[in-house]
Amino acid sequence: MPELPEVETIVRDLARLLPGRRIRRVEVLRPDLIEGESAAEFGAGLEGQMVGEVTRRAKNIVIALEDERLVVNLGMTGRLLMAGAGEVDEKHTGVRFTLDDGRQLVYHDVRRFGRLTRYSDEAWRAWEARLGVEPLGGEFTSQWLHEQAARSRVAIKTWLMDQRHVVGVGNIYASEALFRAKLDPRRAANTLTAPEARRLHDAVRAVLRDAIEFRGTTLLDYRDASGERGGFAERLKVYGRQGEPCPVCGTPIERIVQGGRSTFFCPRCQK
DNA sequence: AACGCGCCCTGTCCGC
DNA sequence: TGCGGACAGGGCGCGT
Repeated sequence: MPELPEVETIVRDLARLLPGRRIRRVEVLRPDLIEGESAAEFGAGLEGQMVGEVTRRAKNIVIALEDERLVVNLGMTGRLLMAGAGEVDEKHTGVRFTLDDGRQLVYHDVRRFGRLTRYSDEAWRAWEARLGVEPLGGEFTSQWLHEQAARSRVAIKTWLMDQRHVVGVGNIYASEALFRAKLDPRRAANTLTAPEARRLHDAVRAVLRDAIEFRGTTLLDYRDASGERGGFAERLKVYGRQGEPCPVCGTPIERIVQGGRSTFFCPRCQK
């Protein structure tokens, strides 16, 4: 569910609420969500620790602790909620953190594709190094995009979603960015010209920034830390809109499958 | 090495 | 009303 804008929205909210708080108690109700250690070790390792900065790397929520990090990946249906914020179906509560002020932070996940992992600083650096560049950061330039895409023959939509290249772009925003850039999602990555790479670069940043401004896209499951839905779904131009007229030219939007995932595009506007 | 595919899991919706 | 199949925002591991 959550791509960069959704994770960024949650992180910004939690960054105002968590730093300085101490974790008093950890209850793991779904041990399969914990990566790399037992639920008991996970809980014991976290209890008593003070929370530092809350940041985002790719689609991960990174919660700094005293000498390590708690990294939360939401998978498809994960939510990280301040308890009391909206009803939560207790059946799918995976982990409950009780803080020293009595408030609770709840990890909730219907499909349980999400993962919670404790990392030492060194382990985190090593893991994080395998991720690609941040699309809203300075390393992501149109020239970089052109050069890197030139090394791959996969479809540009599939290339965009590969987190080893650029992080944070998932199935929704890949379709949306390619529509804004007027590029056919089936084009091989290495066929992009420099002007096309620039259009795609600008489109990726624009769509992510717009989506952050509207607090992300809720199709079904996504909620922010307060349990609220994002506001960007109605502003999607092509995602989920097969058969509807292209907002630019009126041609019906098409749906195809690439790498097992749905892609939506305008067959007339996107070349 | 790069690439495509199946799988992890639960829920919902659609056609028969 | 029930049932099977397709599909859903992610990411990993496998085989080729």
